[in-house]
Amino acid sequence: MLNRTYRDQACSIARALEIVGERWTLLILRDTYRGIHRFDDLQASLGITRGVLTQRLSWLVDEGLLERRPYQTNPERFEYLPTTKGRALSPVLMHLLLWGDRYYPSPGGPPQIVEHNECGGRITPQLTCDQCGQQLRPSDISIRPRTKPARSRRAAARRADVA
Amino acid sequence: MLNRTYRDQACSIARALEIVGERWTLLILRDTYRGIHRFDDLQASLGITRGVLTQRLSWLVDEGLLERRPYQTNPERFEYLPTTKGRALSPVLMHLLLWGDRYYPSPGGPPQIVEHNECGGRITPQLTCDQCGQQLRPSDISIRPRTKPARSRRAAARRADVA
DNA sequence: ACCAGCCAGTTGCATGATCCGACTCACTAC
DNA sequence: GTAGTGAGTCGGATCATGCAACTGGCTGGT
Repeated sequence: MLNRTYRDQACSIARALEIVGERWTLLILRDTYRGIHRFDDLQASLGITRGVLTQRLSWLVDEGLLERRPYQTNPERFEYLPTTKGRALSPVLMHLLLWGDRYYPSPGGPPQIVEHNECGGRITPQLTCDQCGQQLRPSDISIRPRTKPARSRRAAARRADVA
Repeated sequence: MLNRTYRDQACSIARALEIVGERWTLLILRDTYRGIHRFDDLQASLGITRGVLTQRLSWLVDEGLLERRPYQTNPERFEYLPTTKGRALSPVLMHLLLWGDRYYPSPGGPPQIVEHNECGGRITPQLTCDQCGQQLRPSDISIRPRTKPARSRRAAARRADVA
């Protein structure tokens, strides 16, 4: 399963990627968001191998991203539903979708749209500073090791060994 | 390289995942955001195989996410810098980081923080509706095929070519 | 001149993951 | 009893990855 643990990396991104950085995980989640919950439907929709799908599903259930729930007995049949933890990844999907639309546009416009349920408005991902409220571009931001409360940006640049 | 093309999936998420859904891509990008730009530094920081790193870097350069730039001649040596397109993925990283912090917390609190360069404020990625300006939670949002407003599960399963 | 070291790779083999397609098994509907 | 459905399992071939050693320019020290 290539269950790689990015050893030595005390980084939440790395930990998140142990799950998400797997080719099928996000696609499976996407489908469960869209209402595809059953084994054969997922298999057909994704074009994934049955064996790999079995593995991924049970792994995602173990990790608490999906819930495996019987929807009938005799014979027992199951469906897979995203949990809160699983749904918490949807912003990641949104950003990916918007990024894909921007840099790999489909000929006839985006085949899917992301919209606000209530008013039907489109959504654009924004980064906003919690403190000053400014709208930020990616370059206005840095990821820093937390070691010190210091706000010296130079120190952050100088050091990466803690990360 | 596992350069899988999720055939039949006219979906921006799938297209984005052809790049991002690869175990190392996002970690490499993260490091370039943090100021790690050189081959050996990346290799040491990531624990990735040299061969795989070579492959990934040149692929990311081909895809326009990184720029390969000589920083000296004699001997020629190169560094890898994120392009605008590459930086545009940083919100994805932010979300992953926050998701990792929330569901796989480190014992002593998050080892890294995301902050605004200018004022040092923390950043929480948000999804905002372009139309009504409301802050949205994952459940306020849906991803819809653009063609038709509704589809039964069976129809969706039957057809992935629209998706 | 010689050796050590740095940097950015390349090469080769063993291992492990993935794909493909066929098979199972329980049950239902005709 | 024959066909169909849903959720898997199994086996062989292929592909990607990990590991570790090697190359090849160049610098700097002695």
